[in-house]
Amino acid sequence: MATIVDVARLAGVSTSTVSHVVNGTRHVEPTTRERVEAAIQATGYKQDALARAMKRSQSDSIGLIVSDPGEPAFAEMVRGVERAAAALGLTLLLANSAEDPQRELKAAEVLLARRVDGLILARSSGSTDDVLVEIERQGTPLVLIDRIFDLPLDQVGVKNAEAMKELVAHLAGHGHRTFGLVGGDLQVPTLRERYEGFVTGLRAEDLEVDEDLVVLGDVEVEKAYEHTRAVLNRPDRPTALIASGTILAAGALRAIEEAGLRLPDDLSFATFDGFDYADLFEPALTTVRQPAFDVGTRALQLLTERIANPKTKPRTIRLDPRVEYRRSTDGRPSAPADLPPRTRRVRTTKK
Amino acid sequence: MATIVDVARLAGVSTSTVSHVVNGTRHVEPTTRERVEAAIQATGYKQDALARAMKRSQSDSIGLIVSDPGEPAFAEMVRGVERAAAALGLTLLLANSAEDPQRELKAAEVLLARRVDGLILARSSGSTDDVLVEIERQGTPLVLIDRIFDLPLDQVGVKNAEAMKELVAHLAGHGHRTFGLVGGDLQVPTLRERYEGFVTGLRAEDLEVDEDLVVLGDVEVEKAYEHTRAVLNRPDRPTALIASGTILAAGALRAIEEAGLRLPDDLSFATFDGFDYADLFEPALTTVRQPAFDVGTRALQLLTERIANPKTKPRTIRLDPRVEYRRSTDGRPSAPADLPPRTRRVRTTKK
DNA sequence: CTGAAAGCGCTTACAG
DNA sequence: CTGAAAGCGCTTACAG
Repeated sequence: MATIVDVARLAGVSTSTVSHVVNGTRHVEPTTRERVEAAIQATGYKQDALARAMKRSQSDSIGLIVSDPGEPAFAEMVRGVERAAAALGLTLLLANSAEDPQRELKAAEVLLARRVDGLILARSSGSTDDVLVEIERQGTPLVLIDRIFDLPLDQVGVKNAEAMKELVAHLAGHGHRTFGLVGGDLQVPTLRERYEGFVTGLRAEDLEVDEDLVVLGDVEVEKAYEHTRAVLNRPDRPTALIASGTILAAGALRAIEEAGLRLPDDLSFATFDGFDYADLFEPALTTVRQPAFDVGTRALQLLTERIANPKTKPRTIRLDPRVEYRRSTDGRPSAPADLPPRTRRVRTTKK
Repeated sequence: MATIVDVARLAGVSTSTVSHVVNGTRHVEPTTRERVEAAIQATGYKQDALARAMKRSQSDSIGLIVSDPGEPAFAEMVRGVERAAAALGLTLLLANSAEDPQRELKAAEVLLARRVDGLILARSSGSTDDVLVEIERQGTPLVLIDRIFDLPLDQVGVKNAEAMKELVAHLAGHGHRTFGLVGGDLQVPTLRERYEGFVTGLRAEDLEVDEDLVVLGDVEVEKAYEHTRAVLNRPDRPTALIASGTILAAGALRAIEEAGLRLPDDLSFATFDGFDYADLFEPALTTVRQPAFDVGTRALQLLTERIANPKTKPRTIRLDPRVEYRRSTDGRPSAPADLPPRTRRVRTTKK
């Protein structure tokens, strides 16, 4: 690999001049410049970004830690961050915490050791303050995404409670009075906010939450399936059911099918995040879609602003999710008594 | 930020000793070691990975360029690579070519400039040899994933042709004789291989490809929708239809619904890659699922092997996709004459 | 068992 | 308009 010294020697100039030609950082006589450029061609010289970063104490890279790039919403955030970063000439270092606080801390340390200019973090559910302390200690600019905390930090998320309230109001407008929720782990801020939106949404309709119809706990398909099944087997089962996330919805849908309930005739169903191509499901599922790509791009924007001006006051941005109404919530409430005898055979009718 | 010099001074030792304590690269007297460790604690010293990389000419990082992290299969490959890389203490630099050869080349240059120890690349469809030449010129180890070429390089993909043949044989076993394919862009090796598997699969059944029932071209939902619609409106329309990828399937499914065809009674349908939670579709879709996570981990394995031993002969690994049979291919062929009058209203029956 | 010193490939005041 | 030189924070032969 040719270095700047090789180029300088071949062109008969100093390394300063080569550096300035490469970076365009000061005027160079056209004839000199040409010699340098020829030498660069001849040697196949490429700037070493690492050496440059070290000298400048600026790496032109940013780190991104997500808790699960498997979920479509996170995949979209990653895309958003990558796109915005590439547009600014920033390289993206990606790490995955897999919802494990240990791996999260480790990932942060690795990225900090690489002297990223800034860090974007979707905290894992068990995340302790260790990570934040470590990042703070190094003075590396940080933006939290998706899961928003009551902390003086830059954060980008969505209006979870508001979207859930809207969903509840919509369903109540269809006459529903008995609501179920597959809510997941309330330690996770997004899920807690959705839960709170559920509660306030019901209150706004003069309804109370029936704890027996609310499924909480680990975000796992199996668990969601089992607990939802129990809820649907109750005599006072809900006529409207909402899932707070993709995985929870997957479990709930299995329980619904097994219970022999037709959507939307026997049960109205909606979910947050949902599935790619949710319109291809039968029936099409009403889904709260978050602008995940935008969350990513906005996060990078906040980050670069903070890098440029570390004194700015921390900002928390909440983007608007979009509620996509589809057939799964078209039904009116039906009393459990109306149910056909339990069977795994179900008929549905497409629009 | 404390440096190794600060630590050495505080501990009253040389920087050599600090370095060796930190990296465990030579014996250090316990008492000396303790002093050093105390100094590290006191100063909050963290090794600078960039400076270390520069000195060692090894960055402990690898670059990954994918053509579209939006597609579930690619997202899984990214996860696989990340997991395997983290396990080896390698940092992952991620770039997205967005199927654009220009961005692909640019991304490669950026990653090479950061002196990644190796590169994993899913080439974009219009990818020219420029990228490969550039990477070759820098002598950076490379592994191609997903899209496999006839080149002496390390590559990891799946057995596309074989899986397609199996699918065709399965459908032929159900009595189908008229096959349609939504095949996409044959410039893309994966899609070309699936097309070839389609052709040889039909030949094995003494059937010929009917060009009129094969939809080729850009991988876009709209295009796939329009062209599939035309195919389904033909009097000699296929009784079995296969899509070569997720996006193509999405378009095809819309055309199927619009044509008022019931799956699997009026038409058998299967797709490569397919959708997350494909079992929740109505009817559940027969899907060729590729082991995308494994493609990622194997690619990283090949890469580290080549980094360790650059002389090894290039290897191309083909993993086995799994054909997941579901209800969408349960039907027997029905003559177009059996069709109900065209209508957008369709009835389907769940299992 | 440990240290002095060279050097990885750059950038950038400083000087002319 | 350009160059000589210091220095970013490390690692690692070399020497003792």
